[in-house]
Amino acid sequence: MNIQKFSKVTNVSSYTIRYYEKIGLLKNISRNSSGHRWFTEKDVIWIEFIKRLKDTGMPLDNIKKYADLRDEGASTSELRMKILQQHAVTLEEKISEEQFHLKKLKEKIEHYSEFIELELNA
Amino acid sequence: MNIQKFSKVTNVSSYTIRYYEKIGLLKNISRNSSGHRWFTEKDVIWIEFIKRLKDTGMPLDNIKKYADLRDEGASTSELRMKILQQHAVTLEEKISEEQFHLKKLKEKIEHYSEFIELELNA
DNA sequence: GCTTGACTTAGAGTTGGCTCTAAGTTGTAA
DNA sequence: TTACAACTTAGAGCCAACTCTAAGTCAAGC
Repeated sequence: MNIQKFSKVTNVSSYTIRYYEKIGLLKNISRNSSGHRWFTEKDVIWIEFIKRLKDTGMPLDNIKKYADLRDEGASTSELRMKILQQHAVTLEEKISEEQFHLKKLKEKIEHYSEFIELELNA
Repeated sequence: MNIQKFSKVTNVSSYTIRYYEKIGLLKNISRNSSGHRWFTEKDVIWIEFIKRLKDTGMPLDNIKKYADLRDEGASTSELRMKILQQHAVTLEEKISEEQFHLKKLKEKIEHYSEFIELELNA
């Protein structure tokens, strides 16, 4: 598929797609006879994974390190697994921190609603 | 307390503290006789709340809106409560999205470990 | 009374992650 | 055979959120 279709399918702007290729997150993207990028299903799967890492707070330069290892082949799979394991731990910590924040927010909302009750009855 | 102490207590750099005052997140910070900022326990509580909103993904200009309402007094408390309620909903959605991402990450890690097992037995 | 160090300000610089522009090429359709 | 739309590139611009610099003020200790 061309960049426009790939952009629609992945919900990533064509600017961002080219940018990701430029910084080395997308590698070995094939070209058609006109020199235009030609994306495959594998590219879709890969960019969806990039989005998952990004959406869980991994900075692009760390994702780049993972991408570089992936490009080196199967010999790096144990190392890549370790990176993901570490990231999963970080993410679990982040989630439980957010759950704590949520609890505190709800307590504050409760205080507000009690205060507003009091105001109405004053 | 002076800015240095406040920075240590809140774990926010003095640059950031002055920046937050400049953009209107911190208001009515008092000054000592030398014209230096003098922070109180109330300022600590307030900046901790700013951090909570920020750490749960609220942009600073939204936090500013909340700060402006807070400065207007009790008449805006219902509106502020609604902002927090909306933010809590957004946060709940974010958390469940992250939990989904985490599940997918763990599946991928599982695939890696199966692959590595196979390699060892090859 | 002078040095030192922590503060003050306005405004410039940095970082991460895009987002856009300008100039050029290519394939298709009128 | 030229007009057009969609692509290409390098590099500039933008936005959020800081982070730092330069120049100046002030209180305390020597």
